[in-house]
Amino acid sequence: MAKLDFSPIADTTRRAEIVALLRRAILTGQLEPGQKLNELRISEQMRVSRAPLREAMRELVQEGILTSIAYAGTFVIDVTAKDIIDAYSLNKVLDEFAIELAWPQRDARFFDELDRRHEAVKQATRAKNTTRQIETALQLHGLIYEWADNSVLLETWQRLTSRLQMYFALHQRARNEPVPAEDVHETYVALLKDSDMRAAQCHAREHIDLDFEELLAYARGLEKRASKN
Amino acid sequence: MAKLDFSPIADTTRRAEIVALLRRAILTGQLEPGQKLNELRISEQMRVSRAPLREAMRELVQEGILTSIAYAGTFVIDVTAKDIIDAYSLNKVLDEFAIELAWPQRDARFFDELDRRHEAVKQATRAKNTTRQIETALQLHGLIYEWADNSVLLETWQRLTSRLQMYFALHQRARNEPVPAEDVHETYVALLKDSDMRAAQCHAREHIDLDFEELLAYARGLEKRASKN
DNA sequence: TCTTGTTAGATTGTCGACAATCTGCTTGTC
DNA sequence: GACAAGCAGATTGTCGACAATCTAACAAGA
Repeated sequence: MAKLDFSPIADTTRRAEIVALLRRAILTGQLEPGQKLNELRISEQMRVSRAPLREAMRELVQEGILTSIAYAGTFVIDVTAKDIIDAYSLNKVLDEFAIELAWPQRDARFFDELDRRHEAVKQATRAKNTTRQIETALQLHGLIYEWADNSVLLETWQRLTSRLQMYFALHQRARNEPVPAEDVHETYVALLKDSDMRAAQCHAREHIDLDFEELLAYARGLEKRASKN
Repeated sequence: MAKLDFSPIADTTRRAEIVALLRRAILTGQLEPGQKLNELRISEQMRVSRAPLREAMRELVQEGILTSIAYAGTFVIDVTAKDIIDAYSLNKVLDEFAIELAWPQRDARFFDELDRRHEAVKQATRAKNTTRQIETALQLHGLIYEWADNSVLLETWQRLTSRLQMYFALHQRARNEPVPAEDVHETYVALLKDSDMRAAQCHAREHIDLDFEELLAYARGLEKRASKN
């Protein structure tokens, strides 16, 4: 028997496609925080009935990027400065743990994939495609989680990533400036290739690139605007 | 204005009740791992239509205790030794982080609640109600997460707890022995009341009570049985 | 005997319609 | 004018029926 491993077939249900569409719309900021999702309107736009749409929305509620109130509606989650801080502080802890687990698992395939994803970020940066830049940067970071060989940890990180992607997208949208041209992931990639695990963990803990400081400033801005209302 | 804080009203939709029912059935082991959930049968038993049932199942899939394959069905997740180990190792990391965050927040209300929940565990133990014992023990542990004031962390822990509760329930069912009579949480509670945070974290990291060792032995048993098939 | 095509039954996915609930406006009363 | 009651209109929650898909049993052919 030939040793050829096929990837699983796409589960082509309307529901799955709706989930993907909605998630993308939320994570890129096309659907803004707090915005209400009108079931009838969306189902008509997508040319599907409300049943699969509602099931899709239920999934995204559990995924943490939608929130639902009975008989009132389903809304994109609100983003507060505290949410961003909370997500980031947890992310740091998880990163440290993931590095610890992934460290002995690093192999040739790991380094290849590391370079590949790093390259993807650089390409998106050159193309000034901010959405793609955020996406690829998070995929780069996700590598240590994929190599950590802990399914619960990976799942947890993927949930967290949804939010982080949303936060960054909002941040980018808000300041609508050209994206930083230089590459901020060099150190991270280099440390993961090196032999000093502690150093890699410290880098993750203290200076997760993806300029967190700016994101926080944006978050604080949100707070102020909210307190005025 | 009187300073009286009301608890939120129950969101009485069939969906929410179905979620609660199913979750309970899964977490107590009434629905066994790998078992398929027949929509028509369940909807008839519960006297509801398939729509809210399906939405409920979609939520539980995202919650991680059900898994779904398109056009094939929805199943209770399988439990492997690795799953248990993964969940536990992550739990340790999160516990340490939660203690760190909750530590400065401890106040009179915290200690009261700590004693209250500890008492609930002891009561369930005396009553030899194993299901309730597991439930209360996890609630006791959840206190530090509730006091950590980090919504993402709390959410993450609640997801993890679902699984842990299921694992313990299965474990208890498998060995169907009377439950340990003596109280294993004394040290944990005492350390949380003390002033040495590091000690509390070490206790959490090294010896989370809820006899992990036994659970692991059970998990390994599962592995062996699985490999025979 | 093994493989491949066919078919019937069961189960999941989707649809359109109806019921329950909320919201905002109007109306009437003081 | 202020306030409560009641009435549309819109929106969410639920239902029963139909369509798409899978599974397993069976038949046909090599």
